Amino acid sequence: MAIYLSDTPPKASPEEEESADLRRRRDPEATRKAILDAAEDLFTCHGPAATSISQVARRAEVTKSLIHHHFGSKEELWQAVQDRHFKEYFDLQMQLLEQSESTETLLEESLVAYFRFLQNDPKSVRFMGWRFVEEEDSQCAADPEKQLFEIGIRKIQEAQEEGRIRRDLEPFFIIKTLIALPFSWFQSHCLTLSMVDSEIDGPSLDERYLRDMVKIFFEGVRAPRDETE
Amino acid sequence: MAIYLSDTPPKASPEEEESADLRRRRDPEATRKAILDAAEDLFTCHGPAATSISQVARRAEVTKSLIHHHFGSKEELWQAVQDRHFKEYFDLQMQLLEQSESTETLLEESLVAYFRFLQNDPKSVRFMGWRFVEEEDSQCAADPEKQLFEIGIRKIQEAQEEGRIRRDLEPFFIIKTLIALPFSWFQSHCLTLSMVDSEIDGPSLDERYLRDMVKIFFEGVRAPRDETE
DNA sequence: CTATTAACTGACCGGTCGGCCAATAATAAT
DNA sequence: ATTATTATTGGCCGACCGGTCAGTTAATAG
Repeated sequence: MAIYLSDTPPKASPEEEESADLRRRRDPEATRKAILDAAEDLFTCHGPAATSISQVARRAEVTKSLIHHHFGSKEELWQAVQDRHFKEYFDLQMQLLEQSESTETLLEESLVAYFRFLQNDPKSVRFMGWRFVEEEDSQCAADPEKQLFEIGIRKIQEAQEEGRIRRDLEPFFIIKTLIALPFSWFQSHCLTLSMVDSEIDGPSLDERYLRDMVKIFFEGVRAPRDETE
Repeated sequence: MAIYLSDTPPKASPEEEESADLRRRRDPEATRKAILDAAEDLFTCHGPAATSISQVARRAEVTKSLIHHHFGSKEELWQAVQDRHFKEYFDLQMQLLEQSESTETLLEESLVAYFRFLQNDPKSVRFMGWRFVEEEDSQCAADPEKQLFEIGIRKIQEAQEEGRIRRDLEPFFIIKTLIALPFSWFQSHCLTLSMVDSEIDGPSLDERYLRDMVKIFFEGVRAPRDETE
């Protein structure tokens, strides 16, 4: 509805102490954000095909036309939602990767860090899930994604030259497996929970998987002590 | 359209030599199959939400009403498609798992076999993909799926008791990682291809990943030779 | 041959979809 | 103060959605 000053006094109800400033009479920035937030929730939950812009409009408390005004088509809105999400995602990952020291335990720390990240941000798992089921010919990696991989590859190469990581593994594949192990776990998390007898609580299950996953990955990737070469 | 014998002669065009027998004037079995085939294609490609039963009807060359007659609602059709697919999937996996001898190299063979299976059946990857993005509260594992896991767990326990596999790993998690490594690869296959410089051809990329993946997984899971316990 | 059942068709329903448009109101520019 | 701009609204459009229904036709049981 959003009747601005027709019937209601300007700062009528005192319960909206903060919205008085934040939700100014017209605030296109805040409007765009409200739309993106609502769209992100609905898109990640039900998928782009099953989400109508009418639903987004209702959730964001704006008009359907306003969404078209700000974002054009539904396709563009979905793209905008993805862009914002992946920007945050890549920025964070880049930051985590760059601030990590190239210590002996770089890989383990990265593996655990990625696990923790997905654990605390299930939305990212769902986002990637929708990306994977996109039309196959429209799937292409973004530039930040490639940069992320390149940095990771470089770090692994250094570690390989210093003899901390087996040299007979291609860095790209090491990263792929490093990502796959935590991601697959959380992608099938609901299925997993419905499969294991619920004699044990959830969080401890995560921890036990993390422990074994690290063992499998790390001892497989680490250069053997008695390396002949 | 499917005008049976109104205008066209019974076995009019001689080019349909096989459909003369298979597509009898009325063949509910064949009709159901045609609908399921068309639906499976469209559902796996575009997802259940973006697929209309009108499209399915067009592709299967039947009437929309006929689909409702045979399957009820769209939801039930999607369920029928999933049931058929997962039945084939689980039957095959069960067969592969049971016929595998409990040799020294059981795990490696299973890992490679699953990789090859997904490589030759991309549809299964997409099917699981849609399953993962389902509404979270409707995700629950089927009985055959649980059975598959139980058999795998038993085999791994035997191998652990015989000392061929590390005892400090939970069998369930070993299976989870065994599945995750090939699956994640093919799930992000398009993204991967768009990321690597196309200096190298596709198939060899798969082979190189397989090689490194086996190394990482196997040498991490295998019991160390100098096991103290 | 007849009656019953079931496969199958075409027309139609209310509802929702994405998107467009003219009108209006708040803001920014002059 | 006047103008230009743009954020915002409600109404409207044709298309398509999933689903129903009455009727027709083929297979089948008696």
